[in-house]
Amino acid sequence: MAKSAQEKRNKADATQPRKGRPVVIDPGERRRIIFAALDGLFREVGLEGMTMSAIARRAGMSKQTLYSLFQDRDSLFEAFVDEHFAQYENPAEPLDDEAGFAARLRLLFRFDQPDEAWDLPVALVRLAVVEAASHPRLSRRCIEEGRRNKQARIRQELDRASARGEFKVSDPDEAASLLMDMLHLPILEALVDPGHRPPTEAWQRRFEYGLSVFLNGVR
Amino acid sequence: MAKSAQEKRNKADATQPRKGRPVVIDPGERRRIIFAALDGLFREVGLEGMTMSAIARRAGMSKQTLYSLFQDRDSLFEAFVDEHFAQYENPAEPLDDEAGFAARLRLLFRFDQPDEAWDLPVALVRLAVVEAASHPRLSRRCIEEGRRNKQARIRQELDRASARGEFKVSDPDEAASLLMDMLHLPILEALVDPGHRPPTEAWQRRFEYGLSVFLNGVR
DNA sequence: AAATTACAAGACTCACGAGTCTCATAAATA
DNA sequence: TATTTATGAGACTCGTGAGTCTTGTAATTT
Repeated sequence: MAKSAQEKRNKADATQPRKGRPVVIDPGERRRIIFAALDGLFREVGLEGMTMSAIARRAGMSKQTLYSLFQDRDSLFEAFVDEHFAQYENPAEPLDDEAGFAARLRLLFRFDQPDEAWDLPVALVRLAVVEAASHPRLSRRCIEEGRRNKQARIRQELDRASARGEFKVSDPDEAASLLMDMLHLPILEALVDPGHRPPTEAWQRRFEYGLSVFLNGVR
Repeated sequence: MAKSAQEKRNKADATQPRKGRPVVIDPGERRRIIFAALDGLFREVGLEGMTMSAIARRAGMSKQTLYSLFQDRDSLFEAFVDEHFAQYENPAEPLDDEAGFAARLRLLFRFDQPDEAWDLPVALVRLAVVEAASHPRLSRRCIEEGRRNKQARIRQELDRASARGEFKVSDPDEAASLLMDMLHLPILEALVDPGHRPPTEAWQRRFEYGLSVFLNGVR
């Protein structure tokens, strides 16, 4: 692999002024542009149409520039997935502090979010399944990270309910995991039907039913 | 597309003796051989290594012969999936008639089966997800058929439990669907990790926990 | 102006897999 | 035997997408 001028510069003292045309856009900004393009493509054309050419076009830059920021397709997707889950780390919306367990769980499962909010998570799970053989690391990260995050949030809520005296479960981790699956599974259908946005009426019914069975059964 | 001799013969009166080398193997038998090859490949090399050449080689025939039985790759997979679910239709093992609900459910979820029994179902779900965009019909069939079957079996058990006076649920269909997901979800992990066979200890623990929560909560 | 670097546009190479075609050969009939 | 059909082995075509390379041009420094 021949070193590009950009790569050479990265090794040299970057604070020094250099000859030649400067980098117009800040690399960080370009990363953001690329990720936005990925996001948009994920939603609109799905996994299949996401060629490197399409990504570059969508991001308004040439393939070469794209490849100057990411060594190859894998690095790009890996960085994107990292970015995605990093953003999940911070609690984001702090839920309604007055609400009871059930209400807070409804928020947690994003029934308040617009339908499009589901496109990316679903696409990432599809990515994970499709690339399972060729990129096992990335793949597992998509699944496990997503599940771990969700499960941790649910567990928080279980603990909080317990602290407030709403109810108490004996094994909060196992309970959180179970609850997650009870309420989450229709995702399998979304994986197979791109037009399908999870929070349908059927799913909401299921959510409420599952929640009540859980609350009755777990204490 | 030029018509092969075989195709011509199919149109002619098949009972008449014909000239030329006869078909050595019965077409039905060959189908079975091909499906067996598919099955084996699914387990051993996963979805990715399943090229038409590999399938033909594994089935011990030339590509041409393979293509004489199935118009193209899609037809082949479709036929295979049909075959698979057709075999599911008949109840197969009739479970222990004396056992209670929980015990019968354990059988239903195949805790008695050898680990390899999971390879094909998992592969089919992966197939469904991977081909979702290019073969929506096949894809949905894999998912929905599988779920419908399972759910129907669980519902049967719920009805039976109710008839025997074990317990009674108000909405057996919804309950069956919920139960299926509660006990089934670790499949997502199997989708992403080829070596992972679902009935691990963690899953068994989960199964028992979910079952008890359900039984407590649903009545 | 000359040299140097960043970039867009897109042609190009390369690998891979589906589907087709060729050729040699086996097994039947007339 | 001459003809016809089935089959295996594998070469071949063709499309697709990743990654590279070329060319032209803009933006900077010396």
